[in-house]
Amino acid sequence: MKPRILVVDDEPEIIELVEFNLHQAGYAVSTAADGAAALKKARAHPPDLIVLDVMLPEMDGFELCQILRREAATARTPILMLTAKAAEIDRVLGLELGADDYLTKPFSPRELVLRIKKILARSHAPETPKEQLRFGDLNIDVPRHLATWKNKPLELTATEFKLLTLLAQRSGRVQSRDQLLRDVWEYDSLIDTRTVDTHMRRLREKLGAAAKHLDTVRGVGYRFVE
Amino acid sequence: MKPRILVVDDEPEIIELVEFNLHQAGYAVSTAADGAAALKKARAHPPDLIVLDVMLPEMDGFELCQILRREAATARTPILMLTAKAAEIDRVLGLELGADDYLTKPFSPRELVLRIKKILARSHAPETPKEQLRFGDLNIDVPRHLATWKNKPLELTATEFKLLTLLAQRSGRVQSRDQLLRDVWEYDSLIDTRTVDTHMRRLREKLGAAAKHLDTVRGVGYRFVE
DNA sequence: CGGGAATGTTACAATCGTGTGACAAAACTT
DNA sequence: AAGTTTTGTCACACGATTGTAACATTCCCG
Repeated sequence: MKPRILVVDDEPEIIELVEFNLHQAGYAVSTAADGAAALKKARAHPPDLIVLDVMLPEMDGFELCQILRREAATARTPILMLTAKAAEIDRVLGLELGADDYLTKPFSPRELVLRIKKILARSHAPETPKEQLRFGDLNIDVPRHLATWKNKPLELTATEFKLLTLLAQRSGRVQSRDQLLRDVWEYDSLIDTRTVDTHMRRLREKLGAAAKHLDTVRGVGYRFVE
Repeated sequence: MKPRILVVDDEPEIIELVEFNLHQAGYAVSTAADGAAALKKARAHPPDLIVLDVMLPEMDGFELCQILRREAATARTPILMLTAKAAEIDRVLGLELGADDYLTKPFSPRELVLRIKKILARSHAPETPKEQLRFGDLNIDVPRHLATWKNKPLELTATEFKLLTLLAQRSGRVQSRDQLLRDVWEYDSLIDTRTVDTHMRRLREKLGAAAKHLDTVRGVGYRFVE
């Protein structure tokens, strides 16, 4: 059975070029010219992979990517982004968007096929977040909603706990304020990024000595260190 | 899937010779006898590589090369130039034209195939930015936003880190100041190109011995060497 | 060699990013 | 309904970072 690929782009020539080459390579291809159509198709019949142009009318590729990631049916569908600017790469591949690979336009159709093969080949290891996190004297029990320092419970509010958990689960990796806002406070919140700072401050205050785990990376965001 | 190669030359004997040898080597070949025909074919169905004679009737190879480089569909397609004069080499490979390699006539078909193989291998090298870059004692961890030299962390600012990462990811290839400004400083910032120099200096200072990886290419830009 | 252009260095002012404390709105609790 | 806790915003302070300009040096070409 052929793997099914959904191609989302608003330029007919690109669609045609990609469709032709993917067919040639043995994939079943469906297409969409804008975000809304893509969402509809993806929901109705989730494909095995999505090729997504960043530049789309109305809803852009970034937005669409985030929505797809949030929906159960497509949360794990590999996404290959087409982007014009190299500068966007960080965003595209980061946790914020979670695309699996990217190509900068203009790209060679051959290259595209190779990338797709590679993505489909590697089995997506389902990474389940841990329920119990230990870092020395700091312990976080996610289902119990309880964090302790030297076996003494820390009185954290809901937001603080979520923030700490998220950082700890992604231990080592820097999380931008935007990323944190999206993941801790739901995505559509119109909250100021400085709010994150305030919460980090409160968190640090309550953690006391354990605050050494919380690192500020100037110009980028925050990071949990072990 | 065979890589497709477009051969542009006005001499039928050469065309025939090249076509035969490339077929033999497992490539799909299409041909064009002049610039206009080549452009048409390249636009309609961009090949994976173009072999281009400098001497052509009407539109010469230089001109054609520039046009191909400007058009989205072919801007990244590798170009191998055939030239009669060794003196032209600088122009051919320079930034002005941006060909990927050249051969002086007369050339051996064997040599041609070897060059093509090499170019295609290079262009299909995974361009995906790695999350972890190692060059001897220098280590760059992108998601952690941490660069180390002999396992000791380097205290880089956000911009310095990005600059270093970008150069390292494009290791070996010269990056012009404009390019760096675009990619590190995001889009068309109104920043002076000399600013890049200053940042390179700061970066070198902080890198210490590791600064040997940062090469200045006079008149062009900077390059990361391994 | 010498002149000019490109790059390296240095210093400085402007800006930016973050921590901090205060405050009011919102959400719970009683 | 009053009180308490939680949460988001703001303004200020201060140091780190950054862009630029001015000067020094190096490189390339004849």
